[in-house]
Amino acid sequence: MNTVENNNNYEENARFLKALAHPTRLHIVELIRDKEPCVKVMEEVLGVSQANVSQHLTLLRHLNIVEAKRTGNQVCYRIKNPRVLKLMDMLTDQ
Amino acid sequence: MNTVENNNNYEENARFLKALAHPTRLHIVELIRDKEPCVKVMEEVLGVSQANVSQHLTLLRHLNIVEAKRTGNQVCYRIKNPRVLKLMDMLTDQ
DNA sequence: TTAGTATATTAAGTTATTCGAATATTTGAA
DNA sequence: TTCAAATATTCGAATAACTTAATATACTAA
Repeated sequence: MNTVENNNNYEENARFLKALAHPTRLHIVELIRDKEPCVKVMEEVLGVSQANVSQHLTLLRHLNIVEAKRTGNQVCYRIKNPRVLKLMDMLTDQ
Repeated sequence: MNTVENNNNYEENARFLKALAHPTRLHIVELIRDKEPCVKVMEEVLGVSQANVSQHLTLLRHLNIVEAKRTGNQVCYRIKNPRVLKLMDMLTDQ
């Protein structure tokens, strides 16, 4: 492993952590973790605007942390990168 | 657990992740992990300015992630919150 | 088609991060 | 003392992240 590779790892990992370093996005991930909720449901549980939920979801999607699946009218989300589950576990056990 | 408590947890966890969501700070934590390097050494290894290292260290100190110990002229750092080690492990194993 | 529901995108304003430069503080050694 | 080395702090400018509001898109049902 040379310096450049290390550097890239730090940057990639920093991007990953940054994507989750927001209370709403942490909450979203926890919601998605067990079920596969659609945006409308998340909007209600989170208590933030539809646009805001959608923006956070877009960010998580672009980082391959979650993925979307359209079913008719609605779009449901699920975890794509299982690494995020380990992270959530780490945060959970006090 | 009520909504407020949940909210606080998300915010606290988000603050924790945000503190680490920077390539230089991830690198710093990895350096501190094994040894207890002083600022001068970190500055050289990281290849960033002294002021910048110090700024990142201050941030990590304020979040109780690392702690400082002065020895004469120099200040050495070590991990204070062991939780960060779990996080680093999680990032490391591919 | 048209209307309604669900979701996504864009734009604009605000706040937060980041970094470099300059300066201050602390300590040891002469 | 005085100087030099190590570290910390402050300030300002650039950039990034966040939120709200408005609008666009996708789909369903009538």
